[in-house]
This record gives sequence, structure tokens and C-alpha cells, in this order.
Amino acid sequence: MIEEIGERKEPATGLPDLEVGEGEKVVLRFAPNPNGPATIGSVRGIVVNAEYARRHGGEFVLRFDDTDPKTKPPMLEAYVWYLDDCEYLGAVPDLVVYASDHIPKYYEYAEKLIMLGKAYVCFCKRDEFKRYKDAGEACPHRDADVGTNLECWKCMLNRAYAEGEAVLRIKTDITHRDPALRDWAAFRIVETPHPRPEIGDRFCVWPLLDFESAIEDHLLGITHIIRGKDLMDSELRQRYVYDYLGWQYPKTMHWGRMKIHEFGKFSTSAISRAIADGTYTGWDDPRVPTLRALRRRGISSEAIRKFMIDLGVGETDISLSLDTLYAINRKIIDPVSNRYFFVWDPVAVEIRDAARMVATPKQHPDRDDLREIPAGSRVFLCGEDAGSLTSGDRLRLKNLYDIEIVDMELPTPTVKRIGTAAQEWCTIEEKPRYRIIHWVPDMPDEYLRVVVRAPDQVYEGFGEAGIASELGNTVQFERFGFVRIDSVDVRNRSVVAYFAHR
RNA sequence: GCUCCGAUAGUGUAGCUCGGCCAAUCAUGCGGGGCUCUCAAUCCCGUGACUCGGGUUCAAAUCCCGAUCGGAGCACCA
Repeated sequence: MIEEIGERKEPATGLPDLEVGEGEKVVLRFAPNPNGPATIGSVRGIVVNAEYARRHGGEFVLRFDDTDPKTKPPMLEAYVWYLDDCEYLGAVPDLVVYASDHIPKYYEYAEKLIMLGKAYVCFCKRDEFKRYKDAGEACPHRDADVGTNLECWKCMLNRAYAEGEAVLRIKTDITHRDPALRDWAAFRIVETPHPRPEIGDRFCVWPLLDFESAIEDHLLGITHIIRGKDLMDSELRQRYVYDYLGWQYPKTMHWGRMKIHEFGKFSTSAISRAIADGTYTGWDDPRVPTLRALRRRGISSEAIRKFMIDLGVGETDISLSLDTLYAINRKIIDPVSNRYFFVWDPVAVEIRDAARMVATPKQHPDRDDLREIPAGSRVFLCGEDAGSLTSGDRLRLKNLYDIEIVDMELPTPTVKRIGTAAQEWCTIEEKPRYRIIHWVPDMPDEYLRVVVRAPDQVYEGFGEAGIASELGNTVQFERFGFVRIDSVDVRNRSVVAYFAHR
């Protein structure tokens, strides 16, 4: 009854519906080359594919497409990092597959295709073949008979040829109007050993992505492939193999190129170089677009997931700012992040007529528990605040008392206390009349040295002592922003925090 | 050069499959205001888009054609 009026679709929440057959069990996969940790781009692949699997009660496979020991060799730690990152994202794979474990299987199918007359061993030099291909002409090896090809293939496997001497090509249509589809390479010879010790130098003939992925997707029963549109042509190439073998290609969806303002263009190998030359401190440097960096900064997995899902899977190229991610994250962490004072570029200030007392700001504005900050006759102010003050200015030290600037000149900037204690003011419901700034006591054992590593710069200053108890937590430094307390050195009374966002 | 995609406000996104309910959704950003002992959060209010040109139609963001712009592929990388 009410239903017929509500025919309109639910306000879609990002992801378009998947085309799923009656009673079909969906299987999706994310297939990275573990030549570095998951970047923001990989995160999209993990989140979206896992989300579809979840929505349809299907399976999510994590497959390491680690079949390039030479150009972009896998990094052993990255295998572990990917697993860990998937877990963080709530996308624990139902199955984890290593392509490098299946090389013999790929050989089987290669042989099958050779027998079918659909693959041939090509001895052309790279540019030589390119000339034939661009002209739409068959190379001299294309028409070799099955027996010859089989024999040459065996020679390849038996290390009879050197690297670069021979490749196995899939026969498509050498006159195809799209040059990208003409007789593509499926296997090449690589003499560099594979980084995985269990693989090492066992193989010298390695499959290329199009072949490896085509076979794997079929064997794993992948029903839907969702990935970036840079792999759109891959589908067209792989369909030849599927047709020859009588298989049915999975349904596909592609998203457009993703560019992030804050990071510019990035590639795993470029980051790798920058880490090697010391530009970045590591794969979780706050300036780097990896999931590990975002995690370290305190960006929650819920925020990342929602952000990625909201993007949907449009084929439009997008250029986005992380502001939206930060806004989502802020809503999540704000209610659970305790507040602290942190002054950057600190300036020590002498207070005349200082009352020795304890300020008791709330731990969080929504709650009533208080933290305690003893104050003596000296405090640290933010350099930014101090720099803007001139003699005669009046302001409120947050949760303490009001002061008037006597003289901000170095070496001893001086202020004097005016009025009564703020705590008393509060009880008489009097609002502060002046600008409010935060502060940190300049008393032994009552402050910590704090370093905040942010994407744009490193901030150094002092923070209140209570920060030491927040190791691993996200907190808000008032008037500064949200940070995650990354390490606490009790003996040296120092803390390192990673900046999340304002 | 050849081929394939795409084009909704500053940014991202919904709507496009099956033209009318779209003087176009939501989020973020931005502007203004309320609240607040944080420049945060929160609450109000506001801002702003169908790339252009033709065609089909009673009716087009939605269909067709062309142009323009953007992206991708044409690797013995993934």
C-alpha cells in the first residue's frame, strides 16, 4: 500500500548495484602487486570489492599478483602489510592467493593454447615486433606450426634462451583496429630470482599480468572485477583467452583516475625512491599517501571506508581533496578524543602576582571529568599568540585567570595577573571578557616536549603532562587540531605525535 | 598516429538503463548567525551545477549526431 508510492529508489549511498544472477554467489578480488604497501588507491580497491562481497554475502579474495621479479619486484614486508591493512579496513579476505605459487598452472594453460594454435613463441626484438604490430603485419614467427611452437616453448622453460630472446604471444587479430589488442605477450624470460625464498630462482619464464590474471580470475571463480579504468583494455585482451578456452568473462566495472590534491601524482616506485634517498622517513611518513601513514595519523578505518564507498565507481576521472575524509574522521574521533594544551614555537613568559593554583579544564567538552594543570609564576605561550600581543593587551589564560601584558620584549616577556581566579569566575557565571588562549606551565615535571609530525611541517613545542597517558590514542590539541600520540618517552619527558587534521 | 572511455555546483556524488515526479539529491567547502572558558564540535540560514551546438519529442540532465575538453591503452610493469 505505502510501497507503491515509495517506488523511488533509496537515496543511493555511493556504490551502484551489482549485476548479480539469480542465486549467484559473488566472488570479488583485489589483486595488488606487493611492491610496496597499500596506497590510497589500493585502499579503494580493497574497500569497494570487500564491501560488495559483504553486501551480497559473497567472497572476497586477496590475490598477490607478484609475477614480476625484476621491474617492480615484490617487497617481502608488503605481503604482510597488505594483510594487516585489510584487517584494519575490516576487509579480512576469505582467501589469500599468491600468483607466484601457481606458475606451473599457468604453464599448463600456455601449453593448451599453443596446442590450440592460439599462442606462439616470438623471437622478435621489442621494437622489431612493434613495427610489425603497428603496420598490422604478422611477424615471421606467427605462423610457425604447433610442433615448432611447443618445442620452442619447452626450450624457453629449459632456459635455452636468454632474457629478452623470446616471449610467448597470444594470437589475437594482428590487423585489429585497436593496436593495443594485437598479439599481446603472455610470458617472458626473467633471470632475476623472485624475492620469496620459496620461489627464488625456480622459474625463469614468468607470465605477464593479462595472462596471469585471466587464468587466476577463472580458476578462482571471480564473478565481478572492479578496478581502475587503466585496466579496461586488459579485459579486451583477456577475452581472447577466455574465448579460446571456452570460459565466461566476469562482469566488470571500472573507476576513473583518482588524483589527490594533497599528494599530487604518486607512484609506489616514486615513493620508494624518495624513501631511499631520505626525503621521507619511511612508508608511514605523514607526507606519504599510504594507508600506513593515514593509520599512524589517526584516520579511522570507518572514515576511510565511508570515504571510499561514497566515491562510488564512476568512470569519470576525479581530483579530490582529503578535506572530506578529514570531515568524516573528525565526526568519528571528536567525541572520543581528550583535549590537551600544546604550545608550538613556545615563548616563556613571567607572570607578576601569579597565584599558585591548579587549573581544571574539562577532559572533553561533552563530559564532566577534569584534568589538572598546576600553574606557577611562569608559563609557555604559543609563539603565534605571543607575537600578536602588545603592552596593555588583556586576555584570558584558558581555565586559569586573566592577565595583562606588561612587556613582550625578550629576554623576559612579562605579564601580570588581573582579577580573580577563573575558577571562581566560573562559579559566578561570568563570561571571560577577553580573548582566550591556551598555555602550558613552565614548571619542572609539569610539561613535556612535544613534536608533531604533520604532512606540511614538523611542529615543536611543549604540552601538558597528561598527554603521556594517551599513547596510541587520538587526542585534540586545543586550537591546533587532532593528533595521534605515536610515542612517549617517559625518561626524557618527550612525546611524538602525528597530525591528523584540524 | 591508432583505439577506447568519460563530461552534473569549488570538490566529490545522486538522478541517466525505462524522457515528464528535477526550477536537480546528499556530503564537503565557502559566507553569515546562535551556542561555547578551543580558531574544534554542534545548531540554524545562505551560496553554488546539468561542457557547447544541433536533432528527435507535447516534453531531454536523461535518447541521437557533432564539436570541445579531460583521461587511459598501444610494455618482455601491475
